[in-house]
Amino acid sequence: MLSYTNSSKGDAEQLRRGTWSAEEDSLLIHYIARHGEGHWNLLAKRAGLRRTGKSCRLRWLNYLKPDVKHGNLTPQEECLILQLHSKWGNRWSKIAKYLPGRTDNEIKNYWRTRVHKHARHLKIDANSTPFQYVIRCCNWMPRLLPKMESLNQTSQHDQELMTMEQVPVQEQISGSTDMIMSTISQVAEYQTSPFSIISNNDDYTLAKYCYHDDNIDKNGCYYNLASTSAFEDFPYLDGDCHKPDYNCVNDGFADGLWSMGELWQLRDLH
DNA sequence: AACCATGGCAACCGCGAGAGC
DNA sequence: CGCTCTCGCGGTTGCCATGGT
Repeated sequence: MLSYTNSSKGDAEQLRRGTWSAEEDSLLIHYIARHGEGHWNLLAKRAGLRRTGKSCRLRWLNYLKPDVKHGNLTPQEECLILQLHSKWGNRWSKIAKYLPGRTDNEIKNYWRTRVHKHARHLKIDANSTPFQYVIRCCNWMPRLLPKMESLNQTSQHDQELMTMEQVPVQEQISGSTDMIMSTISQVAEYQTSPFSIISNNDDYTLAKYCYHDDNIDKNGCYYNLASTSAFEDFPYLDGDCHKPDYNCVNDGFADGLWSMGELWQLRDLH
C-alpha cells in the first residue's frame, strides 16, 4: 500500500509514504555507500527518492544498515532487555545501545507485543513495580537463564552485563512487599487457581520465600524456580484440582503451572 | 471457503534538544 | 536572542500474515 503526502504542488513533488520498494532500498543503499549518512533531507533529494529525509533515515537505521540484525531475539537479548527496562523504563534507544545490531524500534516492538501481552494477561500495568517483580523473579527471567545456559550462547560480554545488572532479590523487593504480595494475590485470582488464594497483609516477606530455596546465586539472586517450564503464555487454570504430591518445580507438571507452582510454594512457606 | 480477530512489525508522527547562522 | 534545520526519541498507526470460528 502506497500513499502520497498531501501537497498543493504538482505530483512530481509529492512524497511517497508507506512500504519501501526494492528499488527505493537500492537507491538509498547505493547513495549512502557513495556519500555516507547524514543530512537526510538533502540525501533524499540527491538520491532521487521521493521520501522525506526522516523516512530515509528511519529506513536506513532500522532496516537497511548492514549491521542491523534480523530475526528473533536470543534469550540473552531478551534477558538484557528485561533487565535494562526494569532499570531505565521506556528508554529504548539507551537499551538498544547494549544490544548490538538491534534497533530501538525492534526492542520497543518486542516490549509492546510480547511483554505488554503478558502484562495484559496478568492485568497489571507493564511499567509497574509489581510487574517488574513478576518478570524478574517469578517467571520470565527464571525461564530465560536456563535457556541461555542450555544454548551455551552467552558471550563474555553478555555475562558481564548480566552480572552488572543483577540486583539482589532482597534489594529488589525491599520497601514494596505489600504491593508485591497484593500483585501475587491478583495473579492467583486471575488464573482461577486450583490452589487457595494467597492473601497477605501482614509482614510476611518474600525474602523468606526466596531464601528457602537453594537456587540463589552468588549475588543473592534467586533465579531457578520453574526452570523447566515452557516459556509460553499464562495457562488459565480451571477445574477441580488438588495440591500435587510431586514437586511442582521439577516435575513436568510445572510446564503448565509454572507460575502457580511458585505461588503454591509461597503459600506453604507462609 | 469466508469471515473475523489478533499479533507482529515497519513506518509515521509529534515533540524536543542541539547546532549553526 | 531568535530563527531554522537536522537529528533522535518515544508513542502511535496501519498493513499483512496467521489462526480461529
